[in-house]
Amino acid sequence: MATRARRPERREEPLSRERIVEAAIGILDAAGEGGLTFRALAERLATGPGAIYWHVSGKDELLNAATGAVIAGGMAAAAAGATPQEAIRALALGVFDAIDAHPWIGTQIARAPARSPMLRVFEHIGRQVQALGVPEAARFTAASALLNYILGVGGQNAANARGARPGTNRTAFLDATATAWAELDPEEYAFTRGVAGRLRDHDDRVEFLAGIDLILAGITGITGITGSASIADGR
Amino acid sequence: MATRARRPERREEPLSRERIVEAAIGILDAAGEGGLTFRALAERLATGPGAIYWHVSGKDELLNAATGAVIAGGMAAAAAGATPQEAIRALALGVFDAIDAHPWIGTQIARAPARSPMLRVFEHIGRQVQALGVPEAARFTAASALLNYILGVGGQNAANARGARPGTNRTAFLDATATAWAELDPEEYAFTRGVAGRLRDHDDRVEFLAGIDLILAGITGITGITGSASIADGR
DNA sequence: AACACTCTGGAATAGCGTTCCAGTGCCAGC
DNA sequence: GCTGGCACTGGAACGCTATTCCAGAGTGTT
Repeated sequence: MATRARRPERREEPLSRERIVEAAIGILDAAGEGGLTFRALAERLATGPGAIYWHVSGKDELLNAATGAVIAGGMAAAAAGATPQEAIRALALGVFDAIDAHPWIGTQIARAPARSPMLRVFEHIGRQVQALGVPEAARFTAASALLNYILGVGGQNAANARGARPGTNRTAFLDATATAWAELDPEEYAFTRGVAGRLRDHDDRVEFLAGIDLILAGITGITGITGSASIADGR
Repeated sequence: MATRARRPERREEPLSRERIVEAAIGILDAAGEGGLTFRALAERLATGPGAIYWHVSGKDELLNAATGAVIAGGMAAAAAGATPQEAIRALALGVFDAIDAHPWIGTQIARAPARSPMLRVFEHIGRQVQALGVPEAARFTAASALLNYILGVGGQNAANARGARPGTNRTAFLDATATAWAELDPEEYAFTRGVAGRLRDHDDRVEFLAGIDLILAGITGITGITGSASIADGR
């Protein structure tokens, strides 16, 4: 029976980088960004801070690993669509939902070391942009625009989720902001006041997808199907 | 001479919320997010932490005020354009440049309390969207898409700026990432590798504007000029 | 002249990320 | 079967942080 499948285990489940990241995600989800301390983490894992540092170099790496794990999960959840447009929508929704379920990611994605997980998203978007028939010169711009929009929405959505009290649900929050917007200065915030009502029966995911469609329309309208590739020549 | 223009001043320049925020921005620009401590701030203002707390409720409010001041400055710098498209471009560039000049804003914009300065940006974008002739039902979506894209680019750009060492200039950084991308796994990162070369002669501002134009094309293409308002009826 | 009131800044507190290190238990070589 | 090495542990300690507290200085009003 060869090499007795390695079962030393001085404890039921030995400490490992994977287990630490998993516990960190759990704490982040439950207590938010500020709740993740090495002390809390040590307590949850029934160990001391020193043991954690043996597996993980520091808090930055930990946050980065947690972000990567969640984003990767969100992308995996998105099943590929039939058309490139549908594939992009599914991919975007996967990332959107992942950020929505773990709002602490919102601030992480604007951090330097967190950019490697984003590269995977960029790659997948880029392939679908290519499949869309976008000429080579415009592909980078198109994929970047989509990714940046997704990250922008994710960040803002996460800020909203963190801003609302843990108890209140989404419709109550939207109602509160709609009311707040409606009470803004009529001169200074004429437009915002005007669209405040639209906030009440507002579905974040639908709105998000509408934005994606807007960008997709811009991409195919300018570069694709019609054949006129005005964006391809500079600016 | 009426009410002797209020010159008590027990020190040359009395402490004030404005002066504190100004000093905070100075520290943030010089030393980054981590460099802003109440100790450093107190030293720069030649006072103690207690005095600062009398004018400002805490670090969160301080960061929020600093963000607001910078964003407001960026918007003011953007002169209005002749057409709505040009006005949107100018406004977007103003915000872009403000974030670019103060990279620490990148993480701030994804924070809950920092959303009030963004409301002003949203308002101005919305007005131009309206001027563009977008039907009412689609205005919210259009303005949101633009704002989210701007914030997404800002966040990612700031992450890049913070990631690069303070000394290195932009072209050196782009060169480094282009090389890194070109060395990625050919199977897994086929698209990213393909566009790596495009990174070398890449102007962030031009690229940013190209994305704005893409979204504008989507907005006017779907809702405006042609008259077909497919986006107006749901999804 | 004395009060009230705004404003100051040094000292103190609790909690953070991180480091240090004495120790634990397993495995390889003898 | 012993023993030395080594991966791994976790409690204690360090320097730093945001924040609070408070004794008091300076100024306008009475």
